[in-house]
Amino acid sequence: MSMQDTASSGVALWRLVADGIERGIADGRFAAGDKLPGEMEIAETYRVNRHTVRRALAALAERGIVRAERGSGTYVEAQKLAYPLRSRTRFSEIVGADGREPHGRLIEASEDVATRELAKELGLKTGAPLVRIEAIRLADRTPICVSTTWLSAELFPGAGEVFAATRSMTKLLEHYGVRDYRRGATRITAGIVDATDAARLDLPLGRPILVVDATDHDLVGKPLVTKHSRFAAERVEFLVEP
Amino acid sequence: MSMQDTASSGVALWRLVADGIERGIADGRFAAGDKLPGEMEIAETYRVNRHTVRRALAALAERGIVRAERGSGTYVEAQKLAYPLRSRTRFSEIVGADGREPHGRLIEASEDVATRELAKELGLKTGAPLVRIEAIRLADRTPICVSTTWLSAELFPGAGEVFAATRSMTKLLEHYGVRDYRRGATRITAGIVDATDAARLDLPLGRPILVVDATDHDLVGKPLVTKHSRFAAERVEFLVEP
DNA sequence: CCAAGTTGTCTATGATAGTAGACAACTTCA
DNA sequence: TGAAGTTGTCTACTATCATAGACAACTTGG
Repeated sequence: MSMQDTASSGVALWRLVADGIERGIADGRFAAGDKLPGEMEIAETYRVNRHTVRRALAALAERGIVRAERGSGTYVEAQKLAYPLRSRTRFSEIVGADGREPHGRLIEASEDVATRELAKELGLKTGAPLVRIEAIRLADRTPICVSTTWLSAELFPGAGEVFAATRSMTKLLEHYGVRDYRRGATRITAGIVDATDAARLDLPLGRPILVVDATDHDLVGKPLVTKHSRFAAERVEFLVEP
Repeated sequence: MSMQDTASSGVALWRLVADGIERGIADGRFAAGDKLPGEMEIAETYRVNRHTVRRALAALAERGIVRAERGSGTYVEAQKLAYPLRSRTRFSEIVGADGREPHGRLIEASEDVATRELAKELGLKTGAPLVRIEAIRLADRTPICVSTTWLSAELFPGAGEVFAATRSMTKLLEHYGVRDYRRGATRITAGIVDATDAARLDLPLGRPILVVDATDHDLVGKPLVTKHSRFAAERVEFLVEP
């Protein structure tokens, strides 16, 4: 590999090495606690200077994914959160099942009006008043995802304040008398984090994110809320059950 | 935005701009055929030099996502493939439903032995003989995903040759008398494409990919094949039905 | 036709990425 | 204890990234 080989992809060489190692950890090629190959060996496999490898490892170390021990080697630290995509999915339950402490925090709540697409998802008319809630969810102290949630301002007046107090979408819906709800059709794609989300997720720029668009319905199929969520890809894996 | 602000994320500034525009297209902020804002305006919104914006647009143009018209503006070209993740999912049907021509191609077939994890997925013993099939799937002439597929070499002798001839996993299984099958538990995550897959998917280095691990079962639940697929995130979106 | 607004091309300059080599500091193991 | 192998630090050089300004070529709408 070399700067010419990248064909000017716009990613630094050390980033490619770091991503390669990280994927090796995600794949299970390197398990938690394992010792990585030496810097020289990594440099040879990626056909890259040792200093470039060091830069890659430094970036991974800063994110807590590996840990370097002088004279000995560099060791793997990390683990992903398993996130089942069932129709009845609650963030707090998933995180709790992983033995971690779930948290939610309101970033911002504001009034908004429905675009044509939002209106269609929520079964409202274009231009209908909405509440827009920007929130972040964490496991222990690690940010997992940021979500933009839209609800009808007529059905859920003051939803922003309620969310700020309860810090939970489930409790917010309970407050309005919704006892149970189900996830509807869900779109999943991947992208690169933007500057705003990078800061909120405590993620370096350029990292991959999983983008999930979903609408929750009550038990008779009436749309309640529609969400646009961005997950730090390196901290989570989705499980789709058949 | 500036080179200092990126905090050395390892991605070039023009890449961040290109990714931002691309995400705007994916989100529907810019629809197919729309005119993008002028280079000067984009430069202002990203707080970046116009030359940097030009570089970003040039990269998008080379990938066929936008088209620049001198004196007039820059216009959007692209569309994503909607990929439903139902338990009975066939690539050719999905692509056909999108009005495009599905293709498959064998990259490589080889003998392999089951690691502990592969053995567990396939209900075999560690070290059992496997056939490993590396294949690529395309819609029209656009590569959509590369998959590594493992099957028991005892249950499916010569599977590599059969796949090379039929170019379809469904037809391969039919050849061995499997009339129907279902997708089992599926893990989805995101990452950055590596050099090998980048070449196969005709993607620039550093682009995001959707990584899908799944095992297909016959109708009584016996594991048939297990797959590790990498999708070009910019060309596909997964739909999970409730 | 003209003015305003667009993309295309050129030159120039400072900051950063990547390569290269040498050596120090430390750990492991025989 | 000593040799081999590891990570840490320093200097130096080249290519690329990003910015900056100026102007050409072209399209659109009045």
